[in-house]
Amino acid sequence: MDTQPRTAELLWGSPDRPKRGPKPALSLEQIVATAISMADAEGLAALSMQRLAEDLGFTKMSLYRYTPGKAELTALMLDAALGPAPDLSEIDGGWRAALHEWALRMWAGLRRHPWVVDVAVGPRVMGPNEMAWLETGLAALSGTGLTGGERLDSVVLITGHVRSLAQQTTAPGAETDTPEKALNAIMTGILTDNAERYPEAAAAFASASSSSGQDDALEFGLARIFDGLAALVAERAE
Amino acid sequence: MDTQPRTAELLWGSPDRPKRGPKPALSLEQIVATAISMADAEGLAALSMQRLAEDLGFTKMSLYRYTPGKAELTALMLDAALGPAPDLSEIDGGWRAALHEWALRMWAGLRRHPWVVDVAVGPRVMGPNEMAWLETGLAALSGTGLTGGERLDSVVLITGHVRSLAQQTTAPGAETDTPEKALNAIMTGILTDNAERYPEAAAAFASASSSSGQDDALEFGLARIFDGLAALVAERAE
DNA sequence: ATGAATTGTGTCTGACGGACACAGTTAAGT
DNA sequence: ACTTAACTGTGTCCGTCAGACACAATTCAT
Repeated sequence: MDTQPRTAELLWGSPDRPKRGPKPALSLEQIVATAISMADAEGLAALSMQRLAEDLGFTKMSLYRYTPGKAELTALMLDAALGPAPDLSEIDGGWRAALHEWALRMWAGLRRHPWVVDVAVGPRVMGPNEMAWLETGLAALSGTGLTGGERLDSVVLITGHVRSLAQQTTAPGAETDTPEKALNAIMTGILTDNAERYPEAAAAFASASSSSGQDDALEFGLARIFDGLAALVAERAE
Repeated sequence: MDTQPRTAELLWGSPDRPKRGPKPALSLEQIVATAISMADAEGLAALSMQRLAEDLGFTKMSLYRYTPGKAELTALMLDAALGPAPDLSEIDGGWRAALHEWALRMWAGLRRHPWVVDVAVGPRVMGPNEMAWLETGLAALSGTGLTGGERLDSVVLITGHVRSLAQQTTAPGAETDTPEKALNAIMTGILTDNAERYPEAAAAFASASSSSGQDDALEFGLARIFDGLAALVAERAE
């Protein structure tokens, strides 16, 4: 497809308006903002160029005057939805507290824009905001004795946990009338039918359904990751 | 959509063949196997009912005699591609070695079927194989003093890391002629242009591009997670 | 032998991303 | 002032997608 150079230009290039020709009635920022709110409201699958154009009061093909294609548009949506990276300079408690706050902010953002997880996938051109998030995460680890590669791997590990959890808990299915209620009923039915084959899973499900749930999983994973990182930092400090 | 009951029936139900009518020329297993190899070869996006049917030498609509829709087919593909869970009973070294092997096996499977990560998303009906993988992972932690919820969160944490890394490294883009070569050139160009805004990121990229890469990230994350889990296990053992 | 159930097929629909030509608008160059 | 080139928005068209539906052919139970 070779969509990467155009995406990089849109994300990082300067918006030099041409001089001749009629003034554009739309703006790329406006299109991206409308697309984001539409994806937030109805999911990424419901976002089509046709419906987006109708929402803006224009025809579908007019959008292609602003973006070369849908792929580039979603790349812009991603970076805009991420928003500016948080400022962690005021956080006391060293790298651990800073990265904890960083992870929670990212989690909040992914809850606000669930489709981001589906878009921020695979090798891609990072935008200014995504790069700033990465920068902030890496900077939080600058005081430790970790190498550059280790710091990068650490940030990847944390984002992977946050994003993976967001992907599992906020994926489509929230629009159906009985989203996880019916699913839970089906799964417990299956597990009781096959309790002898999956004793551990049945027990874990039974004990987990009584306790709270997903926020616990987020904090649990972060605590384990930070504990493991702390051990490595302590080892490097010797 | 209400696709969950049908999916559960296909995944867990017994294949009772009706008695009257012509014998089916195809089988669901055959369709699923062909779909898997096609998704392996050309990616999930290239898998359409039309092309799948052509590969099988039948018309598109004939497939709908075997599966109610594409969603149910992908659910079957997922469980079939996961394959049987590994046997960890022979692994020496306690829960840590067992879970390490478990994670590596999962990693290998995701490398073989990269599209699995895109399918195994969100709340869904788990199939027998997926359930067996979960069961095996939970069983590896049975010796520790962790609660059921903690064991579940631990397995979720590990799978999240493995899957997240697989999603980032094996996503589409492998089909283009200059997959990550061009991307890397673009990103380094951007980073050198904005080195003052992202000093940590620029340094980390520079030092990371010289070292090996993704397999390191996998082992790095696993080591940190296991270290963190070991601390919790030790705490519970007191 | 007859009728019901089941399979594979052909045709059709609505939605999708996107190519392309065209008319209208604006500013630069003469 | 006038021409001309560049740019914007629109309408039309294409190929592909998942799926609905009716129909003919096949097979078994009665």
